[in-house]
Parts: sequence; structure tokens; C-alpha cells
Amino acid sequence: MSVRQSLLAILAQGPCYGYQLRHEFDRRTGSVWPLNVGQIYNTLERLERDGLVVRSGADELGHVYWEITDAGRADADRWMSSPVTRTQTTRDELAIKVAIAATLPGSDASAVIAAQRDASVAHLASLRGVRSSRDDSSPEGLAWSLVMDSMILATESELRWLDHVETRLGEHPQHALTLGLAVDRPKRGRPAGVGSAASA
Amino acid sequence: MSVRQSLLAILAQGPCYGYQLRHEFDRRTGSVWPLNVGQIYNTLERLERDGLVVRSGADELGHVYWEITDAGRADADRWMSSPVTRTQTTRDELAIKVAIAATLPGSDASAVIAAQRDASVAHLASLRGVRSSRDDSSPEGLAWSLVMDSMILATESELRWLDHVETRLGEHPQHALTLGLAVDRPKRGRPAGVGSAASA
DNA sequence: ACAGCCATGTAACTTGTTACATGATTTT
DNA sequence: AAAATCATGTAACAAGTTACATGGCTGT
Repeated sequence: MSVRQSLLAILAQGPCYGYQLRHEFDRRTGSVWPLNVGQIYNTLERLERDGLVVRSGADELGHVYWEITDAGRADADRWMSSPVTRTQTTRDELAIKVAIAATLPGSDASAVIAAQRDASVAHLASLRGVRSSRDDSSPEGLAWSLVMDSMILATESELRWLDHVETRLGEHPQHALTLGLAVDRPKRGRPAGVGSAASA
Repeated sequence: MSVRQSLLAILAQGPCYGYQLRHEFDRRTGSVWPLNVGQIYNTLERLERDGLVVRSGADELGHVYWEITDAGRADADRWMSSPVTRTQTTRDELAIKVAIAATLPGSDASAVIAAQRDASVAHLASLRGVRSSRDDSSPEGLAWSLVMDSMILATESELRWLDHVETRLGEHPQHALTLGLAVDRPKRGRPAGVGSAASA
């Protein structure tokens, strides 16, 4: 929902045309997440479908302006005033992957963690490099630097967790889980451990 | 891709039937991210479509088993051996939101940050509560605790960043960006600042 | 003239997600 | 008998993403 809501929040400042929205999104997020132009138009049409924006005819320069509706403004306000919740459906791909790797008998969790660690260390170094190479005093630079700092902190946290996982897995050598039936039925049929354990 | 790849990784251990896959996913990720059963079957059909798994006829109990193919195994191996990259397309909703809030003239970035901070503090307390209330010595408990620790570390990092943002915004009172044209055209037409700044 | 950017769109597709229907079996 | 769980599926949709087509304008 980030892109959709971001565009709506920008439109709450005043009418914009599609290409302009990309520009606004880019400079406000430091061009960190490149946004395909086509997505702008898709999203605008969906916002229009939902009654959150209306399209005005093209002006003398051919620009198609979009204007937020009352419902759209309410939606944007609601987004801004409600916190981001990372509980229910927000899956963390790295956490899932490491948890799966750690509990699969065949896979080498340490190798997965080591590979991830290398990549994260490199990523962190790269982030720090560009972070220090650019001016962060202008409003654009400030916004950009905040996004970069968010990434840097997240990567540092990621690394701390990876080390933590490796330590804990070392303390518990038997951490794998073999496949089992969803329910242990006390009926006739194969007893348990159906999977024949075709590990790699 | 997490769900899809996770199911494939589990199937690399041996054939499973749909409901069993949910069970396997749940206990390996600590039931932190509840997985709708319907999604299992959807995903399996898509994996089948892509030639990564094959479906076997139902056994005597009516269970429809799914088996990974060579291509599927290659895909699973590739996933496990390649690190998660959080650079290109992975958008951080909180970072986007705060960056947008900080650069929109009308919105109160401090209020957004304060609301998020409250929610994150509460979330962190809740996470720590359940984390300490459960046994983490069994393999299932270990996997669960690792996922919980990941969430705790991420939330701590989030809080650190929020405080950092508030500090930096305080140092730069003029951080807002007004709407501008995508390109400043030196032509006839409206000069600049088209948006009429209809702030809330 | 030509390359490149500005600008608007369209079509197709992916993963994730939910709601619903159906029936068997198990538990209370 | 009723409620809950097991188990398989279907249909629809949301948001994101990409590839492509089309034109106008601009700078070299």
C-alpha cells in the first residue's frame, strides 16, 4: 500500500499530473526506490476507481491533472495518523528463510547465515559509503539521508540478529525438524514420517 | 516470494500434502505469520504450472501429495544459497511514510513520528512479553524464539531511527518541500508551484 | 536529423490474500 | 446431535511490477 498511499498523500497537497507525481515521490524518498512510471498511471486509475481522486481534462500543455476527493483526503489523513503495524501479515523474508533453513534437516543453516552475513556486510559498507558521500543539508538531501539511515540501522540490526542466530543454533545442535503428518491420526495408514526424507 | 519459496524448500525434504505444508510452515516459523490454507493450494498450483512440483494422485486416505521436480529442487537450492537483497524493490513502508510526512508542507511529521513511536513501544513490550513467556529449548521453540528475536531487534532499530529522525528534523526546521513541476520548463504557461497548496 | 527526455497510457502478469463451498472425520 | 477440526479446492481481487506503444519536445 505504500506507493498508493504515498501518491494519495502527495495529491493531498494539490493537483498533480502523473509524471510530476513520480518526480515528487522520487525527491521525497531520495530516489532510493525507483518507481516505474507506468505504475503511477495504474495506481491513479485504481485510486479513481475507488473514488479517492478525480481526473481533470488536460490543460493547455497537455498535462492531465489529478485531484484528490474528500474521501481521498480522509483516506490520506487516516494513513498518516495511524502507525505502521508490522505484526499480522508483514512477513520478513529473511526471518522466514533463516527459520526454514534452520529447521530443515537437509539444509546447512550456517552456510545460509554466512552467505547472508557476507551480503549484509557488503551492503552495509555500500550504504555507509554513499551516505557519507552526499550532502544532507538541503531538504532533498535531508529526506534522502533519513531514508539511508533507516536502511543502515535496519542492516545493522539484521547483522546482529544473524550473529545471534548462529550463536543460538550452535548451542542447540539438534534444531532440525523432520517432516511429520499434519495430525497424528491413530488410524490405519502409514504411521508417521511419510516424506521418505529425500534430502539433498 | 517468501511463501512460495518456503513451501518449495519444505517440499525439497519430501512429498507433502497441502494441509501438511501449512503445518510444516507454521511450526518452522513459530506460527507467527498465520498462513491461510487456501493460499497453500493456490501456491501449489502455481508451482505446478511452473514445473517445480508435480501432483500425485490421492493416497488411500485421500491425501493429495505433491513432489518437487528437478527444476524445483534447483530453484529451492538457488533460493537457499542466495542472500536476501533489500536494495532494489523492497520498500520499507515506515521509511516511505515518514519521509513523505517529513517533506509534505501540510503534514505534521512530529505527530506522525510520535504516533508511530507509541505504537512501536507498545509493540516492543508485547513482543518481549510473549518472548519471555514461552519455552525456547525445543526445536519448535527455538525456531519460534529466533523469529521473535528478529522482530524485537527490528522494532528496537525502528525506535532508534524514529528518535534519530525527530532529532534531525528538529535541527532543520525548514525541511518541507512544496510541489513543483516535474521539470521547470522555460516556456509559456504557469510559472511554477501549480498545486495551489491546498493543505489540510 | 537524431538521440534522449517528457508524458500518457495499456496489457499482461506475479505474489499474496481472503471468502466461500464442500465433505469427512473427530470430539464433546 | 452439534461443534470443531481436517482437508481440498475455487473464484475473485489487491497491489506491485514490467514491457511495450505512442507522441511531443529539446538539445546537439
